[in-house]
Amino acid sequence: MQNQISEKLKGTRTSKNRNEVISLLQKQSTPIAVEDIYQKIKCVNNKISLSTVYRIIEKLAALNIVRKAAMLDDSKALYELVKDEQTHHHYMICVKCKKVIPIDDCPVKELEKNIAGKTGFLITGHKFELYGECQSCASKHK
Amino acid sequence: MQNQISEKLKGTRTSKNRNEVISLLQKQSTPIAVEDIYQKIKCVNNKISLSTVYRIIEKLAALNIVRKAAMLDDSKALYELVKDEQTHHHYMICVKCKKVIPIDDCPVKELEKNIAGKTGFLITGHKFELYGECQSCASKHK
DNA sequence: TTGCGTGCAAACTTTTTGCATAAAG
DNA sequence: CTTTATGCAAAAAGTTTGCACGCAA
Repeated sequence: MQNQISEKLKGTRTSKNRNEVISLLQKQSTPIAVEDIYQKIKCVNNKISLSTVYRIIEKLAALNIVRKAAMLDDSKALYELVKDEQTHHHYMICVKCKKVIPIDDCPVKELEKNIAGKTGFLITGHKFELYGECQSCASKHK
Repeated sequence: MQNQISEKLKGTRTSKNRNEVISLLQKQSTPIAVEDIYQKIKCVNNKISLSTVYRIIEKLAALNIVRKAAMLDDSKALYELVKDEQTHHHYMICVKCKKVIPIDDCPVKELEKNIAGKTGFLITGHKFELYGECQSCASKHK
């Protein structure tokens, strides 16, 4: 487990289920739904329950270890690990094939500074997502 | 009703309920939940039903007249009118008082061009939201 | 031993659907 | 007249909660 996470978990009680949730999240490259976390862990440990996963996620969110990631299909909440500023992610979401493509670096920082200066808002986070068609979907109707 | 909207509605069947939903949306400066649309229209027309509002919103979304706006509290979906590129809005959301503050202009366009060039993604839309503390909340703990 | 974590089932909230009727074109 | 929109109630989908028991510290 990453140092950063262990640090945030200091003083909390460990559990097998929680460790499984965290290590699963660390393997994800894009946000994942609670139900999907549940299903994947169930393959290995088939007595875990969905509500337990919800409760674990709720606590990890309170500890700022995971966060909700708002995505195109908002029917289920999607979660991702909170990464440090150098590695946090934004996504391009293809409206045709629903592919989610990470954007390598965060292009928002300068904008933030700019806007913070103008407005006096103390900015602590942001959401930035692009929608459109990925290269392969776009090429199909040319 | 705006020209732009009438244009998109061309060829569809009108209804009192739909008109009420659209004109209510036009009065909103920030995204609104389906339930809230329902409640407000019910004051004027108390036999409208919630499922009707859901169905109207669903159709307006398919016509690209409204869109889901992802916000801080994702338990209910929030909707807003699709504005043309010159007037679409982004928001700063205060995590303390939940105030939603529109950002005057869209600072994302240059970023988009940049990223589209690098990746071949055909960008058709974006979501950009800032979180933090508004001036008055920030000043309280100084 | 004490209190937090867990599984299960039931409750709750938000959204969708089926069906009979009403209204629009 | 034909098709789409509507109201109501019921179902679905996602999430939260109550309770009794188990496990970490």
